[in-house]
Amino acid sequence: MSESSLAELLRARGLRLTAQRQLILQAVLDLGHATPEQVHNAVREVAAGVNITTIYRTLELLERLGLVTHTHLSHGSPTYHAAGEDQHVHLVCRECGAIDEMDPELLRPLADQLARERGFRVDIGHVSFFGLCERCGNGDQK
Amino acid sequence: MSESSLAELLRARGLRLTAQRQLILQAVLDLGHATPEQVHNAVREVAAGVNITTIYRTLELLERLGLVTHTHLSHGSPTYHAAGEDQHVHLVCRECGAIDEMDPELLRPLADQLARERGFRVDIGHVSFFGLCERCGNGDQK
DNA sequence: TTTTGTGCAAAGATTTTGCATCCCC
DNA sequence: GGGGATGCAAAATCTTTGCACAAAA
Repeated sequence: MSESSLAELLRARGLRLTAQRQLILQAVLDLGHATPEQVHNAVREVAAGVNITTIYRTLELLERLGLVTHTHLSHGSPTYHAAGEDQHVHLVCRECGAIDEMDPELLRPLADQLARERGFRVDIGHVSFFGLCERCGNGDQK
Repeated sequence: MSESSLAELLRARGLRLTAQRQLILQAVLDLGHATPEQVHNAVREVAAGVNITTIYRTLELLERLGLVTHTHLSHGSPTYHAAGEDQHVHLVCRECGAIDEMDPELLRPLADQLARERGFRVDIGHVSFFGLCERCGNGDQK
């Protein structure tokens, strides 16, 4: 689905399909969620010459095309992941950094309420919760 | 409450109360939520010589002391805000960058569910939702 | 006086930009 | 062939670190 839709989305805007763009999209799909640097490393295993600049520019493009989205997980760098069906909410452990996921539909009631009462339309595929995972949360009940 | 508790928390650890630390905490309390740079600007209005390095070091210290926490709002810089009573969830508009707030208690049912079913304890005072605010969301219903 | 804290400058890390060249269409 | 895309290098941010001096206790 994604490779062909990339070509179509690009063509529809007069943009070009390049090897780099295909590789970068594929890397994001494969990695699940990854920082620009992780994408770069993955892409370089296949095509050594690809520059980090191209990673940044292409991730931004793919996001504009709606193929990927990014989230900020606690620390510095943003992480990118495929947009679409497999959306998920990240559960990030403050202690150990583990990243779990949950179904965004659990947010639907709240999202609907916010849309109704405040006019704010939450992007429920772009949410992270911080806290303590099961392992790290034991002991210091609070 | 906070000024005196700062002194106590510092003394309890053998650390020192300085003018900079008081000013930086006060700035965070006043600003609501602010990036290190915004804190720096606020502090400099009172004490011109304070260095940005001290802002970073002190914000980290205040966070360890439990007086402030930080959140990552879409773009780059983290924003710091006072920990404790006045917790709030940020509603960040992807378009215009406006930051609104909502009561974290609205998250309570979901947080309880996650704790029960997955053992993940969400820090509900440390949540940001991204999306479109009322003004920016009009027109492109999707 | 002693030890922690701060300012300054420089180093790091990450991300962006300008420009010449490359190559998709 | 033409205009968008890439690589390279340099710039721009943002954050951290080392060290000498200042200041709290």
